[in-house]
Amino acid sequence: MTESSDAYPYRFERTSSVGRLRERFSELAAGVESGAAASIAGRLRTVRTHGKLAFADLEDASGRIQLFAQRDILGEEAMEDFARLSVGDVVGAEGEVVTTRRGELSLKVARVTVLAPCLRSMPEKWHGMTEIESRYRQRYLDLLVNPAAREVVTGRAAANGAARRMLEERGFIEVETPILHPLAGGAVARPFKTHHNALDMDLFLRIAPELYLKRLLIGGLERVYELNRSFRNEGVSSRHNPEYTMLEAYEAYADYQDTMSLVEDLVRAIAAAVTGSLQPTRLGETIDLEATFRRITMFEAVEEAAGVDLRPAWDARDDDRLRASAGELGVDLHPAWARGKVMAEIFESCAERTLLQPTFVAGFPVEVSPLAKAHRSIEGFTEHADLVIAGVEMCPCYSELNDPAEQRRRFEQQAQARSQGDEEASLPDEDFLEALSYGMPPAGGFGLGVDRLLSFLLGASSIREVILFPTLRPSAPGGG
RNA sequence: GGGUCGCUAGCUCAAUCAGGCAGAGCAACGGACUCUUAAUCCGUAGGUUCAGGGUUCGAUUCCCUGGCGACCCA
Repeated sequence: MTESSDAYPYRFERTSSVGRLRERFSELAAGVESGAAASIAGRLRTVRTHGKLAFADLEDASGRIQLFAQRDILGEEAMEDFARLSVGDVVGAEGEVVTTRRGELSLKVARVTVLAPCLRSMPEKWHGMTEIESRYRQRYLDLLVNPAAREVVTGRAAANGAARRMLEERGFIEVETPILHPLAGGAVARPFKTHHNALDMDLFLRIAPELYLKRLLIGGLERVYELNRSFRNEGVSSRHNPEYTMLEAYEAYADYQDTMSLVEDLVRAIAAAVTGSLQPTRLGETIDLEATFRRITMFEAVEEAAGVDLRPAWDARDDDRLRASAGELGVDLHPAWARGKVMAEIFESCAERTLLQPTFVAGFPVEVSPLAKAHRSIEGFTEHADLVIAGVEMCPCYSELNDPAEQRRRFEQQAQARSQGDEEASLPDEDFLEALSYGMPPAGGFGLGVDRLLSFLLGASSIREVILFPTLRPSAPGGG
């Protein structure tokens, strides 16, 4: 056996976790030797040598407990070994559960084994690690020293669990669809491009799983969802990360009204699971997730926020007036944009951020929703509503477009927008059109931005706070 | 893409305004200590002040360029 294998043992037999010890011995009076043997393992967070005594705090996933070493018991050599332990070392400790004279529950150690030494200094013990950049680059240290970082992990797990439970209860089944797409569709966004060598073909990282999930509806699966990672090759901001988690679900024989109701229930279930509160305070206002979510139109939202009624200009098809209004509101427009795109842009830049209470904003123009069904009664609009909470777009809900001829026209419209310089516009997907032509049941669908919802629920200032390893540039040239 | 701010020891921060020996606490290392728990006490060591250039007798400090990040705006 080499020395290095001694320094890094293969396993350690634990008889208990710290949490279980604390539970079991919570009633132990001060200065008691319980007679109970235990063996625990974890990371040393502090070491206090005290001559012929020494103390250390060992932390595992369930909590922290003091180790207590006495030279009389350990002998001189083992005592020296104990005193040489470093803060940060991962150790296994065997001994007797006792309380100190001060009443601190401790493990009086008979033997301590270093399982993995900590070769560097741990972050400072009470200021912790505050620099945001370091926290993202060395998330493992952030997790060790900042309890809030761990809440993000448990919060996300709780959110995923709650979402899965509710959807399973309602008959949805979880599926997995390709991440490598020959054509990036299902959303309006720029994709990442990659290349398959053996097939010698370009592929794109998905911008949304939508078109594959719809193929499953065609295939007879009536309720499907995918808790998916999608990728968008766009700028980063407090609301955008290049890879992000979306929960996309489709329900056959339903429309977007049904979907909105489902999303409402889902948001409540997730909030309850993550923080337990349905009335968090954000941006100085109590956000009420319990009350029925408001449902308004884009026109109403803009009128409320900016005091401008765009309906007359819209109804008169007076694009000059619409654009003039945009100009007055300080909205920058691309000259090639269609009137629907102009309209959506005005909403996004003027009204969206003012909607703090949960609100479904309906009335998306047909030009910006190429995958949603035309509105059943209002021309030029689609059955597409966005859930906005705390001023952030959380979840689009659609009545899904299932008419292949109409879908082809929408793709053509997109192609035209693209040729006029809109790089985000989607490309026609012939394979998807063929699938649609076999008949897709009417369906409602949604795509919940899980990271954004978590940011909101946890009160995070940035989406990067809830993504464990957010995308960052390498810290040094040639590094990373 | 634009604006503002930040980057100093492993970590948390001073020193920068108004140029004059780069410092403290914690961590590390050596020592003392039989009930500590932010242990305490004595001592030691620790620096490419993000990088490069400029101004200056002298630059962490002023100027320029670049890197990385944060916030706001688009």
